[in-house]
Amino acid sequence: MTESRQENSVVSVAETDVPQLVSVSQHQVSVASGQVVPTMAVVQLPGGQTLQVHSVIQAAQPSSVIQTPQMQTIQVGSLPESDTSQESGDSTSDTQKRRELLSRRPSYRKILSDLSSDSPVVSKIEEEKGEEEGTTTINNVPIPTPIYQTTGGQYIAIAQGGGAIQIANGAEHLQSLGLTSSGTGHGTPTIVQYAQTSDGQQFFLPGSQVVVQASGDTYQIRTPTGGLSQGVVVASPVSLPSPQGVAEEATRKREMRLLKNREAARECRRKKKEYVKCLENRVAVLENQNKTLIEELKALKDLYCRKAD
DNA sequence: GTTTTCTATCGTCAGAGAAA
DNA sequence: TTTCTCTGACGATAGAAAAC
Repeated sequence: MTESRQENSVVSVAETDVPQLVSVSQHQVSVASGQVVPTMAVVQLPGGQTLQVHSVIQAAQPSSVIQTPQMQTIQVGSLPESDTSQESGDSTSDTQKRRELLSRRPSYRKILSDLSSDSPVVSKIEEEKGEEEGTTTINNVPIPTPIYQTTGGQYIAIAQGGGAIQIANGAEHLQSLGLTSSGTGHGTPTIVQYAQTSDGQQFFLPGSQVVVQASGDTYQIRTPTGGLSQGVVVASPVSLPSPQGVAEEATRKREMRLLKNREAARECRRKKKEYVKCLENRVAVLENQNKTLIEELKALKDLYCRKAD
């Protein structure tokens, strides 16, 4: 019998002629008067299998009342949603599915989207996230200082206000130079041009027309002369390698991660609450149906017994 | 009124799984 | 493979309820 291709097969009472009808053997039905017993009925399936019915959790037609006095029927059906009933077929695919379900944690987001087709929940979440991240980005991320690297391994940082140039060798910050030339630093340069000279290095800052010349330990800032255009190369901006910068970056990343995780945890808890509420509602509904069906079954049993006498 | 217990909520971490 | 997301677990904290 192909009772169910899903794991969540249920047994329900039906009065209509449906393909999968099996009979309840009368003498095996055990319903104590006035109380629910663990095993309501044992159902003989056409394939020779028996099915213990502990509870009826969904009726094919909840409002239907069986009125035929002769033989009652039980329909083996399946729910569209996941359930924990074990009355499933024993195919290998089912076993695999069950194993998957056991090994994987449930995603409340997925479960809820399955339970309710109300997609606005997720979209609302994403909207909220987007809003929050947007504000966070605006508030927390600083405008980066342009950093340039020379072929000599030195780094040059141009301060945003245009007030200073910082020169560093490798990871160590060496010197901060104030710019005395007029109008320097406005309009952040994205490309630095420099020319290598015999006594040091000269760097052209295109926007400000300033040259930094390194000669030994001394640096000078002056306006460029025409003859230095030979051997001009282009250096691309690089990230700040100083330990301070690395630490700051790490801290910033950690804060971002914590913020995101905080939000995720909040969202997860909200989803979990919603999920539990949803389950509680289902329990209430199914308990009602169960009660009704138990009463129906009891009435039918009485009817059947009376007929047999 | 004070102390203790209970409950709910939050932030963080760790780990699994998904996505890039 | 790396990065991101989700969720269980844990501890901290605050407020309510119960016990004294």
